[in-house]
Amino acid sequence: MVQISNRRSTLVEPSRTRRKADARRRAILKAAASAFRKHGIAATGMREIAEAADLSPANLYYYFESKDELLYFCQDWSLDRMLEAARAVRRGGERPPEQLRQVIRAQLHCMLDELEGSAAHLEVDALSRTLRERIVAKRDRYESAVRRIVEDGIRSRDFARTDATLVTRAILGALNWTARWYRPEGEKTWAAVAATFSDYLVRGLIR
Amino acid sequence: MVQISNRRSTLVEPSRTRRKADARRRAILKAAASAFRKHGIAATGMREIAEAADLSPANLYYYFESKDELLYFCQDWSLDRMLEAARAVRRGGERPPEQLRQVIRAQLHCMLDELEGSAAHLEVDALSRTLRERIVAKRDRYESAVRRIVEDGIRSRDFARTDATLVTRAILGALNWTARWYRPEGEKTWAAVAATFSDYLVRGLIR
Amino acid sequence: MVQISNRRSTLVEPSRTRRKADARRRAILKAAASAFRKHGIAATGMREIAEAADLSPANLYYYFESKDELLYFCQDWSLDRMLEAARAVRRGGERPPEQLRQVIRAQLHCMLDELEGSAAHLEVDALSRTLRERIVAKRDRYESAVRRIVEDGIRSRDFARTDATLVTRAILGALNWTARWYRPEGEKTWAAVAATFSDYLVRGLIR
Amino acid sequence: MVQISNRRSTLVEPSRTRRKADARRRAILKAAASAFRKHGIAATGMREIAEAADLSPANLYYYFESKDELLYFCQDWSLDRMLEAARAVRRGGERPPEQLRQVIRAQLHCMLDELEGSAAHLEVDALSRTLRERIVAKRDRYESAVRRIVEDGIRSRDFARTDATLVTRAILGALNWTARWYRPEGEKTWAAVAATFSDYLVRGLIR
DNA sequence: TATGAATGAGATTTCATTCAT
DNA sequence: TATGAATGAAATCTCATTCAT
Repeated sequence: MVQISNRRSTLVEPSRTRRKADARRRAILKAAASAFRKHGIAATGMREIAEAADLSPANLYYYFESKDELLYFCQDWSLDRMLEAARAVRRGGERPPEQLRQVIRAQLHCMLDELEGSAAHLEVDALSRTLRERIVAKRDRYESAVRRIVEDGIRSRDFARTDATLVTRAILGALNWTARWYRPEGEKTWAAVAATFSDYLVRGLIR
Repeated sequence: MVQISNRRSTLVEPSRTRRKADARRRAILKAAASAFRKHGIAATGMREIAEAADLSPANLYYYFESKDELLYFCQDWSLDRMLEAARAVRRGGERPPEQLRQVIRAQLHCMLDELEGSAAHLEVDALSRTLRERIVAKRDRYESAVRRIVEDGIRSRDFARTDATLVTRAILGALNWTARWYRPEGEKTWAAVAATFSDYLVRGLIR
Repeated sequence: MVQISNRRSTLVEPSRTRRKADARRRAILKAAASAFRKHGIAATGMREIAEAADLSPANLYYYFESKDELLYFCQDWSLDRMLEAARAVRRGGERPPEQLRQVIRAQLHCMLDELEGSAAHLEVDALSRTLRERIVAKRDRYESAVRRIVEDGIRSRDFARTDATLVTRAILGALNWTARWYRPEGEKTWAAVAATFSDYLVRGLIR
Repeated sequence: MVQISNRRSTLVEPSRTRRKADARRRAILKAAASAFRKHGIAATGMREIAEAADLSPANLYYYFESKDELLYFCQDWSLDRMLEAARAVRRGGERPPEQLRQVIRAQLHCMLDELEGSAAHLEVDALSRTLRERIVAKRDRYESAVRRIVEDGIRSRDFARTDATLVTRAILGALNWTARWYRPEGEKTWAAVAATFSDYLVRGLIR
């Protein structure tokens, strides 16, 4: 990962203050996520984010150099979590169907539980060119990771022959779209969604 | 349903001029759709839309009273098409699996072919409260139509027992998400996408 | 000269509207110049410039894409005039002392009379990197033009031997600095300044 | 002359701590000067000054009550030095041409050597009304001191008859402008500049 | 139908400055 | 003396929209 700014990068080893500030940044993120859910990420202003995080707008800039950096941090962080989950699943060594089930569950856990339904990691459009490219690259890595499970399954004859790329996108679409309708305070728990989704989306591949 | 404006509403019966203007409106829509695809709907300004449609910004306001109305028209129009397709499918009287296949194909046709990949009909956030509610209501009607096919299938024992609501949302998520990655000039035709998707998404339901 | 923006560049041949807008731009410039004189260029906000030009701040952006472009246009324009004057002088074919006298007069005419004492063309600091480089390059061309007269004079033995670079800078310093103290409504006319300056600054070089 | 603040003025007689703090203030000044040289004084923020002086922004306020006071201190200090030099020269009792040569050299020494090329003492615009007036008054005293030498020279027939006010401003313009182009790390020493300038600028007056 | 010019409201961001420690 | 965190005010700029023609 490349450095974004001199002042505040995840690369330099964390001093006492850095750690404190980073914890604060994470907290701001959560607040931001809930603001995003209300009007969509593009329509959410820095004022609203600041308010959600209980800061003055100016103070928000103490923690993030720009709206761009805030959004980037948001999306980067959740993609990291998802990638890590995908890697863990693959290391687990289960058969492809089970792996796929686990990845689906993991992504929904991250999206619906940890970030409480924020779609932040999907709204690539709101980012500036440079940062967008970086996020898109990471997102592609994640897509590849999922696609590889599908391909493995086809090769191992657990899954029927099909266009792995398209099916992977169908799966990710179903998952990503949850951010649009899922409400943490609603009646379905994230676990219920995960159960039904992993079931349904894997079934469609089984021979 | 209430009229939006005196001068210009899709609800008053069409005079000659109306029809002509409406054709123009449709054309502007297509142009707008391609602009939306570039930066996402929320980040696309009236100026860009005007430019894409080869009009001056001021002139755009001759055809649409506001950005809101334009967006509304856009989303309303494609939802209408999709609803109509769903009704036609149901009238066809096929068994649920085939009905579902047809609906999936129809929606992708509408989204990827007719509107050339514009996601306009999904971005409810960009609309003002009143119009949003109307679109959401229509969208819900469409979701219900699809869900009813799933429920029919479960009842008729073509489909396995499952949470019809969640599965319907998985399906619609997969379909809607295509707007995010599909490029008309890319290598996959919309028909190829439709074939793989309808196959995969129906398979997951079959007993 | 390279294009700054698509919308509004001096490169495209002038249509009717272009010409009108460009006249307006020139007028705004004059207004801006008088605003600059009050607090210095860096401390003059777009609001103040707009007010001086009797426009709303937003409307100012119809004519100039940014403060940067306005400043650039300002400085570029007066440098162009000065360069042209310098070229004309050299074409005149007089002896170096007379050439120098004429260039001094011309620059003061441009600065004190045409722009009414605005120092805009000197405040390179306020520009963004790219535009600054362009202006600095042009300014250097002007400095070279003046220096060449000094060098010619030394070679032709009209002027005493000396460090031509430093003397040129002394001359330009004296001239540029006038923007700091000259007031059009004051008692000295620009012509009086020009007479004394060209006399004094040329005398110092004569053998 | 009025006090600026109770806590911290250059006018109260120096206690031990005062002296120490003043040394520190002088050191900060030097650092600030080098920061000013980069973007011009108006574009240099307190953060940059603090950084240049290796202090935290907050700590900078321990030494200077405000940006205004810092700027004032800066300009006041160098004007004091220049005024003192001018007085010393006059006390020297040399003939006007030599006096003028010495004053020119002294000002360049102060500007280019002691303050390393900072233009701080010229940027009157950046000051608040009250402080500006004070500095302007002092600057006028300096201008008068120089002008008196010119006038003396005219009276003593060392210099040709001319508009002493304008010539003085030409001289000061040439000198002040050096701050704009002189780089301490460049190839010309301040002494070389002083030699050529004093030579050239005095020659122009000699009968 | 068409458009150049204009604008109010609001968005992001900066900056001098302060406060608690 | 020193500083991390905080802030109000203002600056630049954008944008949907309107008006006169």
